[in-house]
Amino acid sequence: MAEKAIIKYLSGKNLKLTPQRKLILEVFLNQGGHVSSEELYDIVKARNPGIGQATVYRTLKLFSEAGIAEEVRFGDGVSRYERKDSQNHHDHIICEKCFRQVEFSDPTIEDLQEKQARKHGFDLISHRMVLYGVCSDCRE
Amino acid sequence: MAEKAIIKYLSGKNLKLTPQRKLILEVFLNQGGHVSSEELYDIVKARNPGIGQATVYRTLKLFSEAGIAEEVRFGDGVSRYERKDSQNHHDHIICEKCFRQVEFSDPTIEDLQEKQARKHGFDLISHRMVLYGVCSDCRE
DNA sequence: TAGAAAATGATAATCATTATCACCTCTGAC
DNA sequence: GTCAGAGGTGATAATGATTATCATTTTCTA
Ligand SMILES: [Mn+2]
Ligand SMILES: [Mn+2]
Ligand SMILES: [Zn+2]
Ligand SMILES: [Zn+2]
Repeated sequence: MAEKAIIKYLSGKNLKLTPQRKLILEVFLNQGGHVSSEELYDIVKARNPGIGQATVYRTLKLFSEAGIAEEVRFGDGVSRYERKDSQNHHDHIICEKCFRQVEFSDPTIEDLQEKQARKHGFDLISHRMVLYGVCSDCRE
Repeated sequence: MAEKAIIKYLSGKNLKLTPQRKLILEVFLNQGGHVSSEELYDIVKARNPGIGQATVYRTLKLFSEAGIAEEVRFGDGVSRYERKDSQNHHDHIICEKCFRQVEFSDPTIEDLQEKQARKHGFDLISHRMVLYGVCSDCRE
């Protein structure tokens, strides 16, 4: 469970499990989808009005480092976060008209990325891949 | 040639060929690699000190729309541009330690991207793919 | 060559994110 | 219990790349 992973990560680094982090974690996990820091802040604020926006930024970055969240950038200048499931990685396709987005996973592509990296002497750590197109609805 | 492409693009849209655009084009084409707007601005400024930074931003965007430049984002918050060769698309691998970057092209990946898009009802327009890893030098 | 349309350069504005810093909270010696 | 230190928080200022604004200048065409 993600809460366990966070507790483990925090204790391994002498970091603390605070009420703010607990709350942000709970909201983040129940949220699903791709959430920006500001969106999450609005939700969290409703439960704890005293919370600061900087804390949400900091905590989402912390979740990424702990491996339970992944930053996604669709190119609009805003970072979004989604739950990270190391068993089930996926990438995204976005409609340039309506911004609807679809998740997909393609093990063959992942394999080839790995091979390309090795071929050029790199140990692959991660990748970003976003496809941009026009969805069926927007094509008329 | 790229200059021809620009002239064609401009005249087709009632846009004008100015000395600034000519100069920025020449510098951009002779530059090669991945250039940020600011880097290009510094070079251009040496040849024409009166030029404005906003003009460089505007012109690089124009080149992208005209199809002779392509915006590349490596995730450091800066947009870079490189010459676009529609015959020879490529993607990038970046070292997370030294930021050295390598270009590669993999037609099979491109095919599979196209297929994934179609499979989800999208007409694929473009994609961004950047691999992050550690290069041979930085691995020790 | 005149006039409309577009471009330019200086400058201010934007806006997501980060840095700063005074204060708070916890934990573990003593 | 007291204290000290490490880490955390919230308010706020700062950052920095990019874009918007606008008065002025330039281009192009009829
Ligand atoms: Mn997703
Ligand atoms: Mn390149
Ligand atoms: Zn759509
Ligand atoms: Zn390296």
